[in-house]
Amino acid sequence: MAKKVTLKDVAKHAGVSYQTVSKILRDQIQVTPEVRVRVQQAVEELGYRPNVTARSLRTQASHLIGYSWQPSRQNFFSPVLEEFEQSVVEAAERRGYHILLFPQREGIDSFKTYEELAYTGRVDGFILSDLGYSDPRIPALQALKIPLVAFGRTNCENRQFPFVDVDGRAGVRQVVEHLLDQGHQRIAVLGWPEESRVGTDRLSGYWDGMEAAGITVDRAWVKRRAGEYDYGYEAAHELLELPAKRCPTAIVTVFDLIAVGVIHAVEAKGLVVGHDIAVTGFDDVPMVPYLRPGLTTLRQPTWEVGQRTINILVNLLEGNPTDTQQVLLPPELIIRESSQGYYQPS
Amino acid sequence: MAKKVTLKDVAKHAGVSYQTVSKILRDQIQVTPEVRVRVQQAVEELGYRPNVTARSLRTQASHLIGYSWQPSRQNFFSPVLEEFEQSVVEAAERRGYHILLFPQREGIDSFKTYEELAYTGRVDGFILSDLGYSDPRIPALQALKIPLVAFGRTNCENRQFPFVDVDGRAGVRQVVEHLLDQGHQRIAVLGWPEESRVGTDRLSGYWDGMEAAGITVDRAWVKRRAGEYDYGYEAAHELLELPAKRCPTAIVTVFDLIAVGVIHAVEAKGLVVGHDIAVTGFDDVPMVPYLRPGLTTLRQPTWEVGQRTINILVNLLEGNPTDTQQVLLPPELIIRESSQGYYQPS
DNA sequence: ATGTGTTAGGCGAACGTTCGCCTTATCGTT
DNA sequence: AACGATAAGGCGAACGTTCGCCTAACACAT
Repeated sequence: MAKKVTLKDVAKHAGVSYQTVSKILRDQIQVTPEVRVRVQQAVEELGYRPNVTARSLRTQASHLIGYSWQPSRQNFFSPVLEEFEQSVVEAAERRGYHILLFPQREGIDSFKTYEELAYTGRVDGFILSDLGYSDPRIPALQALKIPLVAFGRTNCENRQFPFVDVDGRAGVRQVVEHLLDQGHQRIAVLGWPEESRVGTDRLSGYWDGMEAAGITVDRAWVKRRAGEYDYGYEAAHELLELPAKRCPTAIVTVFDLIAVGVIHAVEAKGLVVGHDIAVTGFDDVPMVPYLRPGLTTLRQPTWEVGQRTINILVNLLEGNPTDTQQVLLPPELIIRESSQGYYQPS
Repeated sequence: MAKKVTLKDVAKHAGVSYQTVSKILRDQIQVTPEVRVRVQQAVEELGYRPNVTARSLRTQASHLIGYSWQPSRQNFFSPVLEEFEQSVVEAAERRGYHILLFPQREGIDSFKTYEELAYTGRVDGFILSDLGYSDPRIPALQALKIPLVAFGRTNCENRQFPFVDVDGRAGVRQVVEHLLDQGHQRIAVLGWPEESRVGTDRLSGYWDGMEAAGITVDRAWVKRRAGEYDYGYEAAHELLELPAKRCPTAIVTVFDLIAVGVIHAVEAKGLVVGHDIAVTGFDDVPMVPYLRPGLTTLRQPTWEVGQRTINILVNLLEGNPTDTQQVLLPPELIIRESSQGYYQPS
């Protein structure tokens, strides 16, 4: 590192006290134009940059925001989180904050993680994503009185905390209604097990839609299992082997990759997706636009989630009057060929 | 934020001087067992955590590493960088460092970015990715004597700097040799324009392979254009319209998405990928495993790149004797169906 | 008794800021 | 001529550490 230029150096060079330099640079004081110019020149010449560490120590604010999430397994992708991260970084930067990464590796000594999170003074606040049911990070941070905003909800019933989330339930309901509009009646759904909060949320949108339409749901149409591509592939095979009268004409899934598995299974059976059977996904992952046929899916307003999250947090940090602290955003239904064949109900 | 517990609080509670507490906690001093226990109990009871900001100020080391990259456009994916980031974060954490994000938005006031980078004392060193030709960040950081390690090379001829990179040239050469082994002779290549450093690097592997095999390359086989899916789709159409004698039997691309475009174009022409024509990609992006037919491609050892990058940087920061500071890793050839039809040369 | 070495722990200073109070000079007013 | 108000800028202290040096106490050998 280069020899540091400090306030004192600048002050000496400009012939004033270093505290005065500090104040001039932050516009906290009135000085004669002449002095101001002298100081600015000195700053320029010496290439002075304030030392953020010292500033943080003094002001008790690091202007750093911690971001804690669960890194995906290697070579496995979570594009939603990728975009969320981008958005958060961008929004934070615009408000004068930077993002510090705190991956939350599952299993591995989660105690140590809280140590990390607690690390005094390192960050002013936290953004959490990948919330689990009753996520332990929330009480931990709240005990330390560190402000936080979460991407997603959790089931800490008795705890209030600010969050931004996407309304998966409303989204899936919208999908179901779209399929009903197309004439479908026997609609199946591939969900995730109960342990998955988002999975459960999305699945309930299916029930909402079916119930509202007054359709009695065949138990065989509803599957709840962990997995992605393979799950979709296998489950679709099972569904398609149901007797003709019970065989679904549409398959709703809670994740695009499951839908891809379904599509491949459908095609392996010699059926045409979008014509013989409709398939839908969730997330609009980056590979989807390159899929044929195009996959009807729900796109999360990820960018906006990130922006809102940071806004809430920064308002919290800076003590601004903040509007609502719990935001639920609707996903956007993207209709493509996979749900658009002119299907004729039998 | 909760009321801070400082060394002085602990000291008072344990009945020693606060400096002694500091030394005990860092094992810098010998004390009677009795005192040690008293101090540890006080730490426990009060829930003391060292204030990293103060520590940084004193030791002149933040144990923070800046990571600067070019965020992809929205809803556009760069899975390689995603995995790189993960790897970097993980490796850094293991050595006691954290990662601070410094996105480098193109165009937008790049001057301000350097201000940011220069921000005194905030970070101990930098990791750069997405190097451009003669990347301006490198001289900027070197002028400030801030250690850096890059993912990728650049053409700052006269500058030496540590980097880790993937040998795209050797990779593509390997692909070409693989195709030659399959009996292909008329091999086309879809590259990127000269402005792209990686594109140029990868393209040269094509020339290497063809030259070594003694094949005269038809100028029409080599395309250099910016783009991805659409580029592949259009370029493939052009290639397939060449007269039979000059029409390529294999198309090498410098990126998987280009290859996906090619595949779709080939299929649109009624040809069978892997049988009538071979196609290869680069990167093994996450969607590739779900493609049919499977795409032959080159996988970057992204995880290892991240690990090596951090190791070099941390060694630099801590003044450890470091072995080599310029590392070139070979990508791994993944052979799938798209290049495996039994093609019979005409 | 005196000197010498070792051990346990205290103490002052420094890292580079920001903050609040204080001083001095200038000017206008009564 | 004396007073007060305002403007310009200085000064000491503090944020919570770490670091190097110092001291007191004790043990041991002379």
